[in-house]
Amino acid sequence: MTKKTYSISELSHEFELTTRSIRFYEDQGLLRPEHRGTTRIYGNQDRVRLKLILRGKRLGLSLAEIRELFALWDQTPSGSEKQLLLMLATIASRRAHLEQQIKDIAMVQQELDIAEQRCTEALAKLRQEMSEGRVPTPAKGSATNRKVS
Amino acid sequence: MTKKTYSISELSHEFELTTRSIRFYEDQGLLRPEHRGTTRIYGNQDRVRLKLILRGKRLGLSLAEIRELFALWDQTPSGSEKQLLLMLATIASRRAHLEQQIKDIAMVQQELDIAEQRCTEALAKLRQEMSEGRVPTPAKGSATNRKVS
DNA sequence: AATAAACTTTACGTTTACGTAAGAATTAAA
DNA sequence: TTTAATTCTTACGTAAACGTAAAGTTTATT
Repeated sequence: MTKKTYSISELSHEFELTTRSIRFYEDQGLLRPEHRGTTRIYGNQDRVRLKLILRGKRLGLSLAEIRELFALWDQTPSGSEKQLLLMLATIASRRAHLEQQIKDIAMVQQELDIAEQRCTEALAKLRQEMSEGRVPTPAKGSATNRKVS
Repeated sequence: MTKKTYSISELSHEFELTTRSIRFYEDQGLLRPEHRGTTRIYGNQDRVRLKLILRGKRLGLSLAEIRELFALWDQTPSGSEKQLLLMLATIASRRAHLEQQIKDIAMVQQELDIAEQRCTEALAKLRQEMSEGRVPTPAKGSATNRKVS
């Protein structure tokens, strides 16, 4: 069984963010810890939420967008037909967004591949020249490295 | 052959952002259009850059981070061995970041799957009840939909 | 009992990424 | 040539997401 409750500093250490941020998320309606007396007590529910918040942020979502996702998630599907259809549309839209991100990532990865290759080759060349006792030759004008007229 | 030059408004229409943003990116050193007389002239190079900027933003990168990626990309690998190794490390780090994002996306997609399923089921149930002339039953307390004490 | 450690609220400050005029200059059209 | 459209610079404004004190409680420790 996982731990039942957490203090704010425990969470801040575990997830490496400030207590300020955690309280701010509560301000924004993303967390609802129990307020026992003067201090906050976070349950597993809250911990999971926090994890989801951070995941959302890594994907570039704003806190407002994350809040919407939570609302989406929280709604036990008990609404009207119109509500449910709207929700399905929202989900589809989110999905499209994620798919765009996947494409973007793939492209950036390609670029990194190329950059890494160029870099590795240059390194190899450099080392070979060194071993031959030559003076390293500066590479000449690549397409993106021209003098700014 | 693609068009050779673009005005700022052409680009702003094509990519659906304001001219303000485009000039701002220049301010931040992300674009370097030609300044002919009083107006800016953007080449294909600039267009590609702009596309990369937007891709980076979709992945949640800040303009500063995008600028670093450009610097990374622009450096013809002609540096010292130390420089090159540092660059490879940076590339590796970027790669790790992207892989984390892929994982994040996969998890969110799973959640969307579940949400969509719940939603679709609820919709089906609703319609069946309607066809039977019954009054729709409100769903009872899910784990995330409890009354806030 | 006094001090430290962790927690609280309140509130002003800061960075990023633009928005939004305002006013001047240039170019195109009527 | 007057008008209209596009572009420019300058500059103040703003929303988001916290940072950073300040000053006061509560709990734990010596």
